[in-house]
Amino acid sequence: MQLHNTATGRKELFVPQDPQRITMYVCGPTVYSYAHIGNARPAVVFDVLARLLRRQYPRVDYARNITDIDDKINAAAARESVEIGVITSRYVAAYHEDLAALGVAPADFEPRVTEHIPQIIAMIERLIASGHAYAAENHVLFSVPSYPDYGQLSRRDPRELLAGARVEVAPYKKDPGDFVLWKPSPPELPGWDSPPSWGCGRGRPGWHIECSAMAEALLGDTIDIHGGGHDLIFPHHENERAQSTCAHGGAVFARYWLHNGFLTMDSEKMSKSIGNVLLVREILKVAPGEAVRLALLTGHYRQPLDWNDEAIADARRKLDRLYGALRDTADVAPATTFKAPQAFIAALEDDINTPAALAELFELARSLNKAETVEDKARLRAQLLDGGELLGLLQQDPAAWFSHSTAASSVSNDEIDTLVAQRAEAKKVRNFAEADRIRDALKAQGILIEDSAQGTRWRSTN
RNA sequence: GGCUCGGUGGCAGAGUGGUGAUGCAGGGGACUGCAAAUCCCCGUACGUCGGUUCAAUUCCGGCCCGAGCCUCCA
Repeated sequence: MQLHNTATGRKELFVPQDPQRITMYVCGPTVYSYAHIGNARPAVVFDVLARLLRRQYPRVDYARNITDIDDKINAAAARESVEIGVITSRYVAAYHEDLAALGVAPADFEPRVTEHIPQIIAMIERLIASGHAYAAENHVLFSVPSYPDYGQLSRRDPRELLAGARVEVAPYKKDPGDFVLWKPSPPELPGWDSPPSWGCGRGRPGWHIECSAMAEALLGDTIDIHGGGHDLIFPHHENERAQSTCAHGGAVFARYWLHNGFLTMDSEKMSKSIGNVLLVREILKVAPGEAVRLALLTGHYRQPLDWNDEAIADARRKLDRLYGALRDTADVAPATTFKAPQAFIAALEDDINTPAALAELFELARSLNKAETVEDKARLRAQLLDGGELLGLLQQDPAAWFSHSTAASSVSNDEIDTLVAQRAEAKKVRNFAEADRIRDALKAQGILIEDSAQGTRWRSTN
């Protein structure tokens, strides 16, 4: 398998540190509100990677964290006058619902910051002891000059960062590039006592140290794959790398860094100031989760992806085609000894090339539509279903896909069946005008009628 | 200003130093009462200017345009 490594800027052969246990860490959400469609992209992309790895290695330990202590969480809790746990548990639940709707399998570990405070404190202690961190004015800061490799991941020169810095440098920083590992919490906000030797009192961890500590706790000093959004390369991942490497005596932190490209809304950056933030749960009201997932896999994960109405409509039509082939051969049981073809696997192994993999799926669908023997159908069905499983698609009953209705439908399935039966009667007596009238009436409700050799069937376009 | 990543046919989107993926849309045909679905066939493409090469959309360089990052951000 080849993976594009941000650290080197090129595709590299993936060689696990221990083939018996693959370790992967992906930065998850800060749970202060509902997930937007941009948040969903890394979850889906790395879900596909996890599925592929699980096929190829006996054990995959995949951790995707939850950041459940943060300024924005505090602010949300203050607005509602509740404990932060009320806020975080609400949005963790919502996150799980959204991911489930998108067919994202649970990660093996979902560590939360508030459950790893001792590990975080211990890591900070080690950084202080080794001269890579220092306490100042109730903060503990990482000393960037103590780590000469700083900036290598994001290809930034620490000295030039200062020129572009758009935030005022706090006076207690020894070096302007130093970043916070621990910061004070006032009494009214959540916090934990820090070791007396720091002289910092009550506080809470900085953002970057959380991921370093949780990755270490669950996956070890050196992990195989670290993933996240492109925007996290700097400063988040650069800082994680600095902390972990220094806390581990120079051991490599992540051997392969993977970053997904950004998602734009109608070619514009998604941001609250523009007001074009689209929540996953809003999209799910008007489109099936599976179509959302396919839309996210339509482009290569490292490319920018533009989200618009046409993108989701396109994904639905693609699924119509794939499920159509499965529906039309539903009488044949898949020959499950057959797995996804090599060309499909090769596409995914080529830096998770989902567009190329999808193209193979469409080739299979065409072959399946043309297949004449039961043997061919059984094999092609199995191959198509297996490829779909790796992408997290095509796992529902085709009939369910075609009868789906995300919006409140004005006609019930029973009513549709009744009308279809009436139309069949009309056709039988060659009353085509009546038959067409019924068909047009259903079409107006978003129900498309299709006559086939096996009888009439219908599907919803809502 | 620095650093990344892009500009492919009507749209989306892979890929490749030389026989032009894939899906949607479009044209023609088969099938159908008519449709739909399905199958067969068919256009239209690689931002721009140079360079390397027998040959470049593919490699190199300049330019133009776009997206992201530069200490909240997937």
